[in-house]
Amino acid sequence: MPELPEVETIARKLAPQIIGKKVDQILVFDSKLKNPKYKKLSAHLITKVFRSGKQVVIAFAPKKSAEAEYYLSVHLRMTGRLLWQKKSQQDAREKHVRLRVVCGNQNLDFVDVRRFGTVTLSDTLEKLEQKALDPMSASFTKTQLKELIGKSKQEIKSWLLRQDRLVGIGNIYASEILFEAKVSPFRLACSLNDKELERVAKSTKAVLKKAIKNCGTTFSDFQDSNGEIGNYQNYLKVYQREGESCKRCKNKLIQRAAQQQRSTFYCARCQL
DNA sequence: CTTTCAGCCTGGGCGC
DNA sequence: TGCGCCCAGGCTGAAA
Repeated sequence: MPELPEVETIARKLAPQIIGKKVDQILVFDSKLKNPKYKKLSAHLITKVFRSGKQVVIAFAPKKSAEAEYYLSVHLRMTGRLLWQKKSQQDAREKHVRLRVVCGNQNLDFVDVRRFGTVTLSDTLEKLEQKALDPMSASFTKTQLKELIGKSKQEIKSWLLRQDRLVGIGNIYASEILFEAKVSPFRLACSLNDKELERVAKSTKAVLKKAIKNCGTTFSDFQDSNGEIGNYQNYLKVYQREGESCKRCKNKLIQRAAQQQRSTFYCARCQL
C-alpha cells in the first residue's frame, strides 16, 4: 500500500508514541513471519523509529541512551499497517494482526490483510541499508538521476518504480511525478534530455514533499498509527482520474494505460 | 547484463 | 444472495 510519503508519515507519527517503551514480548500470529530471534527483544527499549526506503525501522537498545542492539524493519507492501493501540479483547487473527509488540498495556500491531508484508530483524543498520538512492536526500539531483538511468531502455514510468535504483516511488506517485514533469510515461528512460531530466528530478522532490506535508494519500486502507488518514488524495492530478479533465490544459484527456500490469494515468495532451 | 512476467495473498466492488 | 471476475499504492525470482 504505502509509498515513501505514507511510510514517512507512519514513522513520524509512531516515533513519539513508542520511543521509550519497554518490550515485554513479541507475538507472531502468521507462520510466514515466525522468527526465533524475536525472543531477544524482550526487556529492550524502543529508542528510534525512522523510514528507510519504504520500510519503517524500529531500533531497540538494552537500556536508555545505550547503542541500539537490534533493528526491526517492517515493509508494509500493499495492505500493511502499524497500529499503536490499547490491549483489546478481540482475537488478533480476526483483525489480520500478524505480529504484535507487547509493551505494558499497549500493543504495536502489524496488521496486514494480504500478507505481502515482511518483517526482518537485524543487528546492524548496514544490513538494512539500501544501495538505491533516496529521492528526498540532498544527493538526488538531475545529474545523479541521469547517471542512475544510464542507457536504460525501460519506459520512464516503469523505471521510476525500480527500487534498486531509486527507493520510495510507487504506482501513484510515478504517475503524479510524470504529469508534473510533463513527460510521457511511455518515453524510454534513456531518451530524456537534460531539460526533461531536470523536470523529473524537481517534480519528484516537489510531489513527494507535498505528499509528506499532507500526511500521504488515502484511498481505501492507508492509516497511520492512530488510524488517521492522509490528505494528498485531494491533490492528485491524474491518478484515478481517467476520463476527467486535465488540471493543466483543461482537456478531457486523462487516460489510463497498463504498463507492467500496473495502471498508469497521464494527460495525452500535455505529457510529451 | 537487462527486462518481462507469473506468483504471492485477501477482500471489495461490479455485473449477471 | 451468490458467483465469477476484475481490481488493488509492492516486490521477488525465474525465464527470456
